[in-house]
Amino acid sequence: MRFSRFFLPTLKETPAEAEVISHKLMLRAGMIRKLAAGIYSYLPLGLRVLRKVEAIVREEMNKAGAQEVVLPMVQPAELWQESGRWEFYGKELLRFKDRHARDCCLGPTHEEVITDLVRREVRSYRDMPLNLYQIQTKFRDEIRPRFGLMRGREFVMKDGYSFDVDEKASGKTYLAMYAAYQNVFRRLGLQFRAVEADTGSIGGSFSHEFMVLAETGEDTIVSCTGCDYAANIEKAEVVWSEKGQIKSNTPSRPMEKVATPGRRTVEEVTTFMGIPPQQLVKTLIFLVDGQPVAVLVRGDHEVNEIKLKNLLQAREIALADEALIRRITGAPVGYSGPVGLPVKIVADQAIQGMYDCVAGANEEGHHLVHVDAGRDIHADLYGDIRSVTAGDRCPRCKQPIRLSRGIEVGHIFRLGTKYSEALKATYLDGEGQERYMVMGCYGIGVSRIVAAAIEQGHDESGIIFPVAIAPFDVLLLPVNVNDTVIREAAEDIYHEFLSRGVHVLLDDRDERAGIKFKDADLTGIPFRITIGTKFTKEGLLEIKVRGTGETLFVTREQLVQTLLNMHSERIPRCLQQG
RNA sequence: CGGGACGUGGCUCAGCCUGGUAGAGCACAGCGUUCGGGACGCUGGGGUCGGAGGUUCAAAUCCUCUCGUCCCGACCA
Repeated sequence: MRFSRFFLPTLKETPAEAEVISHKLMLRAGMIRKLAAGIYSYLPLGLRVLRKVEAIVREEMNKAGAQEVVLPMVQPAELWQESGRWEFYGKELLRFKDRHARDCCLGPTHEEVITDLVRREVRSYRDMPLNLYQIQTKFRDEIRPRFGLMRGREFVMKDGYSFDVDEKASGKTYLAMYAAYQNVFRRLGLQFRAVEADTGSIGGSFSHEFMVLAETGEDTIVSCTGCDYAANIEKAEVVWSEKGQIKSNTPSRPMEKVATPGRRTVEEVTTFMGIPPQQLVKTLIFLVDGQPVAVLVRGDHEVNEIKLKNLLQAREIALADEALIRRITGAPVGYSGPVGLPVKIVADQAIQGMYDCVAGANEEGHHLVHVDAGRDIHADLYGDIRSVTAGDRCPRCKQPIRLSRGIEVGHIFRLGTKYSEALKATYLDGEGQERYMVMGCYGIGVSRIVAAAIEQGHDESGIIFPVAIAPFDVLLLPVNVNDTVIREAAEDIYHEFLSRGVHVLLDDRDERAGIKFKDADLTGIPFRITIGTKFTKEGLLEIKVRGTGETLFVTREQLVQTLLNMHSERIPRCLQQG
């Protein structure tokens, strides 16, 4: 490709709308442009990267025995009503009516459609295992799209679905997909980690997320320093033991109400009373499927809403608003306490055995002291409802854990028979028995990977693409196209690369060298070959590696061999074929 | 949806508080010089100041409504 003819509008300045690095750089490097909130056009450079990611995903899926299909993006409401998700999925599902006033939606995911397809075609255990996938634009009407491609409303996703005869076979498929995902992310050249995850609205019994490690990630990952346990914080289990609890063998003193005027937060109250936060019972009022519930955690802990939701098997939970809190507790926010509350009380396991602690008195400006959990707190339910903190231990091996940030780029689920039961997807087994198919589903955020790769690979000057997904392998940079020697050498090299199948971008623009160098750095092409005075005077070409900054000078004759020797996945393969 | 910020040539922003003939830099077009890290000079084109309504002799500026965008929270590949 010739730069002079390439639609690559780079920007010197960052548009005001971009906040995170990948978004800024994708706009500046002319990869994407925004049409509306969370909706972007891919320009040629961005599309080339997207296509390379897709190609790797496709190859690995095919290798793992999955077959590619393309399912409709517009879907009838009936299917979603059948699965129950027409109600459940919420406003993220973009709904509309066609000209006949039939309810439709844009596909945010395709469990319904694929299950419908398979239930019509597959009747026998002989037709399984069956594993189908597609790479397609999805639409989810996110409440708050953000960070450019990181959380768009429209995004490219690989979604795959497997159908097996039983749990055992499904587990095998799951493992095969797990391995395929490892291969995908390894080949993409990303630093990543597979973690145990919550299953969210997709449902099912078991799942792993694939996280690209990056500070800007929206997810927190808990990983063990001793073993290979890793989980999303939404899911990570808390190891609880009686040890380390504040306990005493002496009987409690009676509860007592003390004035704590104006002290509402944990910090304010504990500082005021001169106690550690572990000695406070934090009481939060939640609205669980419309019912108020008091949720207790220790002062130094945070409620994990996902765990709470799962424990209560609730559809929807949210913190209560000020008015409701006042109605239930009789006090403003900051003075809620478990003693005498007329609602269901759910407590974290760490609350058990808390002794001589402090809690809100359900009265403005007052707290209770000498509260003994066993005597004074009558929880309806104890469970693991808090998030792991940095001080916790690994639930597997009890070694210290570590918290880090990640971007979720893949998610695999074991669905069991959730959808096959809802949609009556059955087959006949060897004994002629009708059985439900056992499903799995497997997603990869293709467009998000592009953003994640940039989050992980960039410097002050611009993008540093992994070789595997770079839009071009090589950038040829003739410093001055008005110099005949330089221009002809560039054309010569350009044509050799083209004939060898190397993806090469020739910056044949009649621009100053500085502009070309800046664009070269910005667009992140792994290898830059500069043809300048060093060539006209000494016959030397400069190879610069974008990622490492390493530069070396070679003759025209040495060029191909040198690139061949340089460590990269793609370049050698192309060059060798030539 | 709750909280915050912001909409002024293609981009980055000033002007608004204190109403009085729309500005700068970059980008773009032409000419000249320059030519290995976002050059310089001269000339030129381009904005009904997001939109609607109001106040006023007069609105980018003040008021009301509205649309859009971004950030923080609930959602998720």
